[in-house]
Amino acid sequence: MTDFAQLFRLLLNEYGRQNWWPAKSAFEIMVGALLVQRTTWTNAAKAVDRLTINRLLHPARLADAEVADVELCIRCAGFFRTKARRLQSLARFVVDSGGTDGLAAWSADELGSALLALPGIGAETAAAISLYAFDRPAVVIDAYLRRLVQRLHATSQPAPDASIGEAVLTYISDAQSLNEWHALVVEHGKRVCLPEPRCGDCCLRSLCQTAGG
DNA sequence: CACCAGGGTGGTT
DNA sequence: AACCACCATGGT
Repeated sequence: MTDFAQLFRLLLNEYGRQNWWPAKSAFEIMVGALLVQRTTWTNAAKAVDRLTINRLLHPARLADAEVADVELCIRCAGFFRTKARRLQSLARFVVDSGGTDGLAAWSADELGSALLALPGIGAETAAAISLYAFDRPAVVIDAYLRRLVQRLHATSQPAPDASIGEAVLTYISDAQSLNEWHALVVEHGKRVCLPEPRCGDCCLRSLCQTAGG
């Protein structure tokens, strides 16, 4: 399996520290993680700004708001009708859990399971929230990481998420490092790994079996 | 105009 | 279990 520690060093050397997640509160990170699904961060950030301006970036106020008001704030983030309802489910969950301070006391397993049970929160979003909002050592497995692993191995079939997660944890296990690791994977992916691979001249070419192609 | 963006869900085979 | 359509706006 890939030496993710070496990958990590190469990416860090190329791009520097990313200092994710840009947010003022744990709740803002949770909201941002849901809004950024299948869209760009700039559009998700605009939606977060609108929620803030309209005093909705707060668990109880978001949970109790009119869904139409939420929809209006987040329209620019796409899938606004479904995301509005999912945001309110998330907000209700936070309120019922004693706020983000209450959630911070939960074990990593309890937190991850509860998040996964919420509508609109799958494995990736649950991991992102666990890692970036609550500093838990979760591996965020997204499209960038899947493609990165696939191209490094030059395999026709993608590796299962579970095996990717285990392999990453073997080399990168603490929350601080996993935080920086995922940010670097995204930054690298946005620049050279999507949609057409340009592995031939990227900073990972020494490890990439598809270099040049 | 086509295609893509830091997914998740429900239905079909 | 592996597909598939769908959700929807904004940028290139």
